[in-house]
Amino acid sequence: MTTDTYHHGDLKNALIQAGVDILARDGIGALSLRSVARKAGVSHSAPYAHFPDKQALIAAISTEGFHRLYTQLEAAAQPLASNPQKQIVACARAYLNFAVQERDIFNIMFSGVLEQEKAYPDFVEISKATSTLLADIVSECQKAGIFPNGQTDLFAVAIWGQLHGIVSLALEKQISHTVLDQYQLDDILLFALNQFALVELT
Amino acid sequence: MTTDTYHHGDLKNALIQAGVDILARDGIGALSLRSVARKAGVSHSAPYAHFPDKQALIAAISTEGFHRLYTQLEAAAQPLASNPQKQIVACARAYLNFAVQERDIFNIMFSGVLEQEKAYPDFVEISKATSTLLADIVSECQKAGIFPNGQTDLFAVAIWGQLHGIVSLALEKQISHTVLDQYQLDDILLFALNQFALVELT
DNA sequence: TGTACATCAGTGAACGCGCGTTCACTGATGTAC
DNA sequence: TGTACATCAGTGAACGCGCGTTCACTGATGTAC
Repeated sequence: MTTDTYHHGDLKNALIQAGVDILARDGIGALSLRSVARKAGVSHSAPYAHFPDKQALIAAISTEGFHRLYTQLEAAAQPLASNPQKQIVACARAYLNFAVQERDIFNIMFSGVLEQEKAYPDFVEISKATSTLLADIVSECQKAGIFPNGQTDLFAVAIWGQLHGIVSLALEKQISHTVLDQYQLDDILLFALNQFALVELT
Repeated sequence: MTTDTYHHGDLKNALIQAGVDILARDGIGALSLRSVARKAGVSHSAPYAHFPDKQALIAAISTEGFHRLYTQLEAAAQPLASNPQKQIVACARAYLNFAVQERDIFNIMFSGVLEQEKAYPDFVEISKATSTLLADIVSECQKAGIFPNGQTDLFAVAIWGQLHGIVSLALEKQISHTVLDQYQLDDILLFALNQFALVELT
């Protein structure tokens, strides 16, 4: 991945990767253009050849985060293509896992750190694709009679919101110990999704 | 509120208030011990008489945020004490309003800016009280036959999660325009809560 | 009522730091002939 | 195949900035006698 040459070859991606690593290891507070350059082993001004400013780097890292989330959701759903009931459960778990394991990427994606999101088409595209992926599965669930029919858009937003809300509250340690002592996060998630479902999800 | 005296009188609260104002006007990025002192009209080292470090100030501002949220939820619920069905709707709207109107306080309360929350008993207390307030109303709704009975804790977390998730996605502009062109946030919220309800909420 | 003094809540200079960004530069690469 | 040169992707010094925090200090307050 690193070469000995003066020209790096793929510095742009290396910087994004470095940003992801910094988030994972040291958290959002440690993310700066300089720290990312340091981690990638280049001078602190090298990133400017690839990103006009810090927001652009954050946009690229968020975009990468959405790509990962998308990939993991897809990987969870694809083997179960004929069974939307299992897909929705698998995706919910994948979403939860991603948030727990890539906490700070998840935060950067969903906590308003990126200020002018519309200015970054790649970000908009993949974040839309992610919500579409979830919406499509919700729609399949409706067709299969797992969820009630009608108002698909509203249903998709409600279910994504449910998923996102429980995950967010969990990351923020807002779920009380009296609940967490009795149930796994996974149980809570399933319980919540089951409120929408006409049949029992497992 | 401000006095001409050397001794301020109530600088601690004035600093918290200043922090709230800065969040409202200039956002999270502008919040620093120095900016807060500036806004309160004292020297930049004055805050250290009241807060040991920056995290303590953030804790105090978050705590104040929770007090406001709590107060607004209570104000929404109290006039409807005999009608939990209306209470839950009123609280959901109050929660949404608070988030929209005090965006950056809401973010600071729920976006992991405060690092060692357990170290701040006041914060823990009011954030618990807030979730308890919601949980109690959910429980009343169950007793009144608005929501199905049983597993009250899970129900409360699921409903809070639903509420929080939709609000968070909305703040992060993650709800697609195709949905937002057709529905108000309020509609989406009601639709989502109605998935839990045995009777129609309005 | 007056005075001495401890205590408290401020001030402002100073520290070191990491940051984002700019700029003149230079080494490597690749293409035209 | 060899050479000249444009282009590209880096370097490193420098800038100004705001920040958190410390410290010796000082002005105001209140209490004991």
